[in-house]
Amino acid sequence: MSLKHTILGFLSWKNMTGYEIKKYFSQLEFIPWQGNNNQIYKTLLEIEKEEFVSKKTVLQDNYPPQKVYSITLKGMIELRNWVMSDPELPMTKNTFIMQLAWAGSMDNETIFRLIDKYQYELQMKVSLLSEMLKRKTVLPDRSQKEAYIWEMLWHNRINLFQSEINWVTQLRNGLVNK
Amino acid sequence: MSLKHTILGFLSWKNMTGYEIKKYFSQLEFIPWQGNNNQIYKTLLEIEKEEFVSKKTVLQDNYPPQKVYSITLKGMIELRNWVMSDPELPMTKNTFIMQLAWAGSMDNETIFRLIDKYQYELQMKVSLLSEMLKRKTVLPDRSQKEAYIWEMLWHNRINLFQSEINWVTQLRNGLVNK
DNA sequence: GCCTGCATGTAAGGCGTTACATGATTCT
DNA sequence: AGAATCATGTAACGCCTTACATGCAGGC
Repeated sequence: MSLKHTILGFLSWKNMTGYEIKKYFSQLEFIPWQGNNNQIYKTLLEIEKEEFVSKKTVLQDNYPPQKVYSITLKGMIELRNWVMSDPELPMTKNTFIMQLAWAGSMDNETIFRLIDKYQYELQMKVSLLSEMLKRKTVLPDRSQKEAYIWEMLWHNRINLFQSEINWVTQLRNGLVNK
Repeated sequence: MSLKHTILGFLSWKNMTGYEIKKYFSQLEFIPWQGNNNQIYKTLLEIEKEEFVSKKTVLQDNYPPQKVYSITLKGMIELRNWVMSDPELPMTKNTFIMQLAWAGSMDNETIFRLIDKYQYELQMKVSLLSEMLKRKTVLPDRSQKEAYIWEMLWHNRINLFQSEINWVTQLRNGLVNK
């Protein structure tokens, strides 16, 4: 589980409440978790117990009290070790290709309808991601290097969907005379 | 959950035992489930209850009895409907890019070590997948069209990892002067 | 003697999701 | 009047994984 380390990452950037972390999770496409309440608040309690973070309760008027978390030295070391640990290969769950796997006995018209829908969705996603990158809503840029890396994280997503579009185009062309 | 439909897909190809289905799951890289006992045998019971499949117990000497499943007409219709249903976008879980996200404050030597390891693993994967495609161990090819589609399924995986390699190469080059 | 293949299943637990719960304020 | 924002949390459930369990046959 590296959800824990992703949260530590955000807290290494700046102090935050669970609510704020949750917002980042939903805004950043490349995070593989949705960042729902259960995940965030449970994990925060857990890493507090492990002494990777500490919290301060801040009272506000007109709004409910906040629990502001900050990373400890122990947490920084944990994060650093994880960042440098051996990377895993990405895992993809693509149900479309499982649909395709059993579409071989259908007529081309039906298959093309399926393919075109998929391609359209992919195209929409690429447009959306490109928009998000342009706006550069959220990115830690404590240094030129970090800003560059975060830009590349967005490009990673875009490239991935773009290469899927290329593949599906090739697939479609190949099917024409089959 | 489309694990169910993936199993139905295999049974639309030919009659099989749970054990055999399990083998296909582990051999086919593009299936997003591992196909462990719990998944397969539980799902088989479930789709039997739904009357998508029927089973026959076949006794063998020297080996334990087999439960051979075959798809029903109801199951074929269910499969067909699923195949033609609106496709979802692929979901990717890439922990490497989360590691990268918090690597911005490290020196390039450290980052390059991480990147190079990732790139190496990706390269290994591409080689392995290419080998598997060459050998064409498993593929239903009831028609020219189906054989083409299944070849393209392998290419989908290969392309995906290849485009990740391209991205990571670009990333590395961009980091040199940062 | 030990591992692998054949063949079926169960148990336990982790991870992730949706939905529920509260309660004030501010925007439409 | 109703929805959204701020802010925290809990409950229930489903999916998926690892590990456990059995037992015979054949190869090294």
